[in-house]
Amino acid sequence: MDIFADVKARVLDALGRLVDAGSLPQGLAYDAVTVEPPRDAAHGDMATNAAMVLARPARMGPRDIASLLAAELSGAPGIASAEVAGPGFLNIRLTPGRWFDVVPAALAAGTDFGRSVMGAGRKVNVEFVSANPTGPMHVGHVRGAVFGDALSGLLGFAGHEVTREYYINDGGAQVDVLARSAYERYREACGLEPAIAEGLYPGDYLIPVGEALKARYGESLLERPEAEWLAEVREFATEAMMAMIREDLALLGVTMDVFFSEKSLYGTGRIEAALAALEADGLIYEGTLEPPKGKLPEDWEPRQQTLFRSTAYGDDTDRPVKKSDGSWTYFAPDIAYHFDKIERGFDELIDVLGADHGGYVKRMKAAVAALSKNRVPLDVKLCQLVKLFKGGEPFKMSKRAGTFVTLRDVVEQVGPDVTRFVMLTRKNDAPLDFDFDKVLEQSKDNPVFYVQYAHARAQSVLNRAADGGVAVDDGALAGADLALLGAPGELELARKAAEWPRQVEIAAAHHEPHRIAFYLNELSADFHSLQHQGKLDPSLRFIRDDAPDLTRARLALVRAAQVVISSGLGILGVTPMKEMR
RNA sequence: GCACCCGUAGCUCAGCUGGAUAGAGUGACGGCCUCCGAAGCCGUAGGUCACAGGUUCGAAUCCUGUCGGGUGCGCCA
Repeated sequence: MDIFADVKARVLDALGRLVDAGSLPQGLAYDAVTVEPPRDAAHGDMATNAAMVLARPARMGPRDIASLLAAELSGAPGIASAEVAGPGFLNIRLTPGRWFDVVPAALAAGTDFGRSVMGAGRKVNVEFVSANPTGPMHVGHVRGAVFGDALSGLLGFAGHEVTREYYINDGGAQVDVLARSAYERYREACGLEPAIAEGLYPGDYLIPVGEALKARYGESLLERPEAEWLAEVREFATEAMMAMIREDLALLGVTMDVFFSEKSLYGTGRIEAALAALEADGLIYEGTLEPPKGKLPEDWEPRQQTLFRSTAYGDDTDRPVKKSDGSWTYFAPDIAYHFDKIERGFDELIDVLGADHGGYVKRMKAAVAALSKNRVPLDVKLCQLVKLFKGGEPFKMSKRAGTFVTLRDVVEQVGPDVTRFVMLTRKNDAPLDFDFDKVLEQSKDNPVFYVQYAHARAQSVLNRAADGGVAVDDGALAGADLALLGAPGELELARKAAEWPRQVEIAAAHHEPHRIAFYLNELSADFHSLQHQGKLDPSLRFIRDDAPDLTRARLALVRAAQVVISSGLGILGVTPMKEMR
């Protein structure tokens, strides 16, 4: 139940009747009509801009349309009054108690409250993390992992069919480096001195891989040339790395639906097929790129290459798909990978990448547009850097100094819930400060704590009531007489809770899970405020021993707020706490 | 040189596909606990929304330009 959607439907109905009656012209588009909470509560419960956005196409004065609409709307159920204001706003007041309808709705739906059908079952693929399988996940990967997972949860909640997907970069040169690095550890396990040359991965995490190689192959690989062991060791090490990455993701509470191997695209004709699809549209050609203007690379020399005409779809320059030695560039398998996603029938693709991949966005969008004939939109979400702090001081990472921070370090220190919530307290394209001390602080300026505390406090109230003999299960509270509610703070809390379904849709439409976190913070503030009013004025307490019906009504509101918090935290993948002690 | 992101209160940041008097936290100042969790609440102060034009009934939001910060820019993924 979404009160805003409900009122908007009545507004649209009324507009339809005005058209039927000939008061408004036929054929008006209502797309831009919105029903929103006004910034200033004095303006009523809701406001619609209908008259203003229709004025021009209808060739009428906005205030004239607003008057017509007001008259048409004033009889509608649930609407107490509709007044023309300002340049042509229609301020709508709801019948008393309408906001409290959110309470039974939330109690009945539980944590499903706010679920939307806006996605209409559209299939969305969210690709995120996709860290190279060459080592454990580090802190830089955490934000993308949390963002992608929360966005997936959000879209699922909003009615999409979501696939969480990880692209394994196991086809490039870096997995050869991994194999050589693991081989040295294998030699070490065989009692030889490892030669970890410059450019190899020196991390300790490969030591167990070396030992596992020895357990599997004995010393049989020692005397053989690289060409004979490389492929096998590469596969072995890559699998070991992916097992480690899966564990890291599990620590964060992230579970992928699909792991897609880049390697599976090579030698199987799939890259060729994707490029053939582009070629059929005349988008592949042999040519020479212009050097970038202004800053000429030192070693620039003109070079004939196979190019993708991405400029046909908005890119700044065409992009090479083959290196000069004839092998594929990294872009080629990526084209094939996205082609595969399109062929799997997704209606929408989302790539979550680090901000340093910004230069890559246009060409990938061009490729997806071309390959899908503009059917499938690709949204690329770039996650900015996370700056680490400890006690207010910048925390420098250095592999040599041993202060290299892994995902595991973070999660083990502050826990998955805190990690996740904090990562979502900023818009994805804004940098984020992460202070190991601050995020564990139990105070108001720590949003994780603040929201969790509201949930726990609500539980505390319910527990106390139950101890006093009040039935506080959702079924019992659903029967409460909500007409008894109406104190200002109660109204405010109900109003905020009633916004939940709308917030879900806005956040999902924008692909911005941080909006959920911000909303939960606001809802929590309203709850804390209301609870405090009981301290100033005992008659406003939730539990009133002298008024059982009123108590039940207030507890129902408390529970409804708690349900919304729980629902929102669920989307973000954060566990709601029942007590903070 | 070009592209993308960003520029909002002292600081860190929200701001609804353009809406009414631009919000929150923090810091500063001042209040509130014999009382459902003070790990909280309330109030005061604090803004040329980087700057200049444009679009329109209306712009922090859209367009153009300028300045400032970040990220990238053909055989690394």
